[in-house]
Amino acid sequence: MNSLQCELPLAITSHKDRDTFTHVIYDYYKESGRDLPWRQTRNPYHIFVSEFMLQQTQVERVLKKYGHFILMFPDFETLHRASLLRVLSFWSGLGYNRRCIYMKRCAQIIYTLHGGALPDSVDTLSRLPGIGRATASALVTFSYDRPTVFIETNIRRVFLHFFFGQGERVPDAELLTCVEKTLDRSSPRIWYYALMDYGTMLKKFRENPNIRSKSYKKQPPFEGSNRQVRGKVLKVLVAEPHLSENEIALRTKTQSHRVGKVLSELEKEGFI
DNA sequence: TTCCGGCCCT
DNA sequence: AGGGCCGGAA
Repeated sequence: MNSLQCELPLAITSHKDRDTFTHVIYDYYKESGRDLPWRQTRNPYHIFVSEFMLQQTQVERVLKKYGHFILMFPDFETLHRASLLRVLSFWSGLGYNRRCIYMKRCAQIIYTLHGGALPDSVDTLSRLPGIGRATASALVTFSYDRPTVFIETNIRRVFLHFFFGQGERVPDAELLTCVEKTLDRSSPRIWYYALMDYGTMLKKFRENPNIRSKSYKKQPPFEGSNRQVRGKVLKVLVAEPHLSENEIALRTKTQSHRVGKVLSELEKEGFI
C-alpha cells in the first residue's frame, strides 16, 4: 500500500484511517527504510551523539562525522574530559557549534551526577543543556525503545501530508495529538524510524508540507551575516587558537570590528 | 541565491 | 513570541 492509494487527508478520528496510515508507513519502511549507523547500536552514548548532530544537520553530513567522533570520544567521561577546542575540531563542518558546548556540559552532568549513564526520563533529559522536548523524547525512544510523543521536521511533514490536507499554520500541538494517537507503542523505535524515513522521502518529490506548519519561518540570507563571520572565525580559531584579532581578520577577510564583535560573543558563550 | 533545522535567549 | 545560530546542497 502506498499513499497514492488512499484518499487524503485521512481523519485522525477514524480507526480505519489510522490503520491505513500505519500500513502505508510500515510498508514503505519495509521496502525503503534507511540503514543508518546510529540505528544499529543500542549504546545510549552513541545515540546521544547522533541526536545532537542530527538536531540541525542533515543525515548526509552527519554520516561523514559520526563514526570518527565516537571513535575519538567513545563515552561521556572521555567527552567530558576532552578540551572544548579538541571536540570542536572533530565537530567542525557540522555547523551550529554551540551544540559542542552543550554536549560537553551534558557529558559533565551525566558523568558526575548520573554515573555515566544516560538518564531514561524525558523530564530529566529536557533539563540538560541543549536538550529540548524533541531531543529528550528521541533519546528515550531510540536508546530504550520506550514510547514517547515528539515531532521533528520529518515527522511534522508526514502528519501535515496525511492529516492536514490544505491546512495552513498548523500548530505543533495538533500534530503532536496525531502522533500520540497513531504511535505504535509495541515498537516505538522502529515506528519512529519509519515515520522519519517516510518524511524524508516526501520532501524529495513534492513541495515541502512544512511551510504549512505554524512553526515554519523563512530564513534571513546567510551571505554577509554574523553567523557566517562566526563560522569563519571559529574555524580559524580551532586550527590556531592563539591568533590575534587582526590576524583572524586578515585570514577570514573580514573587517576587524566585525571580528572583534564575534570574538566577544564567542567568549561570552564559553568558546574561548 | 534559496533552503533547511531544534534549542536558547531576549 | 520571535530572532539567532551553521555549512553545504539544490
